[in-house]
Amino acid sequence: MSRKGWRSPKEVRIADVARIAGVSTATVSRVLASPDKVRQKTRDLVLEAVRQCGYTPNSVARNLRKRRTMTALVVVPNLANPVFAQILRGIDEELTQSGYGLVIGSLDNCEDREARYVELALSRQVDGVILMNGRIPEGNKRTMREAGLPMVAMCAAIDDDKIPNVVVQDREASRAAVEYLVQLGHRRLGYIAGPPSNIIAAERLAGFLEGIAEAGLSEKDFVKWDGRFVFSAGVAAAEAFLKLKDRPTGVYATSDESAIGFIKVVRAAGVRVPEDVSVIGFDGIEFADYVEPTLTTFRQPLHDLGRKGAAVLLKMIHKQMQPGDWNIRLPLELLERDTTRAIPDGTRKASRQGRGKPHLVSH
Amino acid sequence: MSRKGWRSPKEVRIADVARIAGVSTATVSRVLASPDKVRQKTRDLVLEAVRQCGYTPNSVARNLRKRRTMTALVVVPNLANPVFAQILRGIDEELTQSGYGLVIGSLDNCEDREARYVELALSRQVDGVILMNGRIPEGNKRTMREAGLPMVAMCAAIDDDKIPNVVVQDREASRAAVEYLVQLGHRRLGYIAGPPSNIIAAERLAGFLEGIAEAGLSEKDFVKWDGRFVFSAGVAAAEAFLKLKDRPTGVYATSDESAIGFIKVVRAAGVRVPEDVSVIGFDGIEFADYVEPTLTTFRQPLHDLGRKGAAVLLKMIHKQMQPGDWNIRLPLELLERDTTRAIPDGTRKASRQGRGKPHLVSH
DNA sequence: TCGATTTTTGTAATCGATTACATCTTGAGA
DNA sequence: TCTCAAGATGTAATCGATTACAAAAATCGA
Repeated sequence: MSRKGWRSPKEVRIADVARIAGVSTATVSRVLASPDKVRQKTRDLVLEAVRQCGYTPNSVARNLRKRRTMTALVVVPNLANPVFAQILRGIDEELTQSGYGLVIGSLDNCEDREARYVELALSRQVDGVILMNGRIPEGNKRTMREAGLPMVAMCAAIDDDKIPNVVVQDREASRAAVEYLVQLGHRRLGYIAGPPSNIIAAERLAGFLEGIAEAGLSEKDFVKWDGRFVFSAGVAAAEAFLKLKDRPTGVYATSDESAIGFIKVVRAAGVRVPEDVSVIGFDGIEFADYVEPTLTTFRQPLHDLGRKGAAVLLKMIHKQMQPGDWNIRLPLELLERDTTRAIPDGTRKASRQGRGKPHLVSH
Repeated sequence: MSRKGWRSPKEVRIADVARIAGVSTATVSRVLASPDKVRQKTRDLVLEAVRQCGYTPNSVARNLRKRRTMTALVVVPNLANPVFAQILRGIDEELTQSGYGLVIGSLDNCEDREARYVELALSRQVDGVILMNGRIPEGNKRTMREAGLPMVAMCAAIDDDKIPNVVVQDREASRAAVEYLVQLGHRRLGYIAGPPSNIIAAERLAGFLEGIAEAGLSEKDFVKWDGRFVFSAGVAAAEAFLKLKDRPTGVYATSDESAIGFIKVVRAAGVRVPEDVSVIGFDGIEFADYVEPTLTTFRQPLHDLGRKGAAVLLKMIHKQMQPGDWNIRLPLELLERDTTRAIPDGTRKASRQGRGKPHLVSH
């Protein structure tokens, strides 16, 4: 019961256990790491000693010796964004399953905080890094790569064949969003963009423009509003929308949040959704199903994305990369809900009416 | 340019730098840690060598030697919950400012994952722990406390005077919520509870019951629905609500998510909010302001809560705790928005009408 | 019972930094 | 120029585990 004469419990070392059990530190270490290499009797002796003084190995020392930390760093732009939160859950799950830990580095939209995380990685505190922010300065990226640090990019296709990519098919889904609206009979579209500097936003814009071209539409047939993937961007877009005389009948918002902001404001101004304007979002966050009317959107396979990303990182760490691992692009799923509908007298090509089964976007 | 003959860049050690600069490792270490103790000329020599071979100190080794990691662990029940996301931002900010890092341990609602995080802490990989989950098994808590690990509880008042508490005034705000509804003339109330096993939920329930008693109401005057702080709990409550013949006119949901779920379902059934039923939430998440109608709620000072919690942990780590630090309870702010209103012919005590200025709940 | 083999255990080097202490320089003042 | 304090640098111990290798003990067959 009493522990007099001992170090404070927080400072029990392997040597203390060894002394109590009457064996060497090597044996204690073995009991804990590979019990089958130690005779039963000795093992029991050691385990009893461990129990008695409440020993937990110091993993800082272990990490130093083993030259690895069993931990990965994930750099995200923003913790408050539910999209990242979901991806993180997937990552966490995959890593945990393999005995790895996770350090989350949130930039909180301050790009300069990145330096700290780069240092964390470079100083060997983690075994690998997953990048989810669109804009890692080239310098940092190169430094880390040269340091031989396993890395995975989950922001957007990075044109660097040393860094594997795990992303969703932003471009394809964007194109499909246009196609979907056009099929419903919409000929005049609105586009709520992401931040111009963001790689993902650029991908989605490219897809949108491809869709426009494929539908035989031109620049005159759509309005584009800049945004930042957030609620307020949708609000701003809606305000611009309301001022137009020739309003779009179909709006594609590149994030659910901005779609929700848009809908809220136009409805407050008496514009009905979907009767007067159809809106389709992007992300598939939970709240998209909570709002009224429920939001039609492309669902990102966030959880899966996270798991795949982490899986690739682990392969990278264990040097088991295979050809197919370098460029993974997951499909999105169209969730047809209540903010979109066909123009009654429109000249629709397809006859998909009302609620259909969600369909998968293929490459 | 060429690096032949060197270790791979990832393995540059302080000894390499020392050799190149022609000094001892001690000097290199000093240049990096306390430059003013080294002569200018030597310093330049060393810095040049550092630059030349791209040296970054191995912080695992440093942590071992210094017996501290400059990192704190935060255990949260769930990353996807925006409430925790906001608190985490506050924590992160405060820690970063003091040069500390942050490891987030998400339980993802699996309590058994906790063991892993306890081990992380016990194995000296972090200097302190912030607990945000309501149900840390006693055993684990005691183990960590006995290990002398600095800890802060941010879930609810833990009746352990060795662990400081940083929480919001759940009970008081709950009481105030009842008071508010009663003042608006509501005499028949609904209560959407949190999970019975959760400490915070228990606090809120206690506050609610206090409020009921203070208003001179009794058990017959309210209906209580169990929930889990989530959207679906609100949905379930609404379904129960709709079946009642004598429906409450004022509903207090102990989380915004459940309030939103409730509103969505009752409106779909033709019940108007706030005309037929007033709803007040709890949390003050962003989405509460995005839904239609905007949700009246008690806003938790999440960011501040996080900062304060981290600040207390840092004091604990640095052994600078002061009497007032052991029990911090932050007030909430009532955000009067569009889901609540006075019963027109009700017998209200106060005459607060429509939108007032948000008012602070004091102890 | 003896030696060979296998199994178990111990010794000591190692991971890569920091830092107390010792030693060597430098420069000011006599 | 010499002395001595202050300043700069080096030496080596240290943090706490793991593990290669050596040594000891157990096991087995003859």
